[in-house]
Amino acid sequence: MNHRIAVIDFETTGISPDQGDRATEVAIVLTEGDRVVDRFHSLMNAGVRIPAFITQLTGITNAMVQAAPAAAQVMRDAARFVGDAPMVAHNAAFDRRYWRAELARCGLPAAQPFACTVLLSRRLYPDAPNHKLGTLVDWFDLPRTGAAHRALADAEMAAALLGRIRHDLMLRHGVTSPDHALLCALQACSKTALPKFWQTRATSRAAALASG
DNA sequence: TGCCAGGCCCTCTTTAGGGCCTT
Repeated sequence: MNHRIAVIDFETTGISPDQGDRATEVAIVLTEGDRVVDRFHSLMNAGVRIPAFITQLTGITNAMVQAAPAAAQVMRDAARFVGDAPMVAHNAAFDRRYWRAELARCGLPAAQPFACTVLLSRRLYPDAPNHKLGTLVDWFDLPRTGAAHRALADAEMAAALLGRIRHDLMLRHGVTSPDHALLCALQACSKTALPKFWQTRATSRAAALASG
């Protein structure tokens, strides 16, 4: 049985929700094993202006978000879409902060554990030129599914990178179970980056493998 | 207009500092 994992990416007005920055777009790619089984994507109107350099970076304009659904509605839908699936993001510390901040504005909990493909790739691919998402996608010749710095394209690329990590862990460990390979990958994270949820799953899965 | 953060990792470290990564 494969775990469902929600790979998320936010586009935002800046880098710090504590300083008033808000999300402008969210995309979530739901994976099961090697397959993408569902997608969620929406621009969102948080009622704030987008700095010019952000528009230059992402292509997301004030007019685009003004025509989008209210941020609260989008986040309620996103939370319903994710459910209790564990989440993965490229530089998860960033997306986790926005996930928690935007859901908190709606009065909703954000209990999902997060794992980080930056931390994983730093451990697994020390020879990579750097660990930016676009660099790793090019380095591994993974497909670019759209414009970089748009939420859906970045979430799809992060999901593809996660698939590559899973693949490499399977080869390195000689284990045919995708679950086990993924758990090994997550264990490659530092202890502080490895949520309790995964430690529990890893322990039970390892015990099941050991018992044959 | 220009500025802002946080978590992780590495090392010339641990009583710290700097780089990376995200927008």
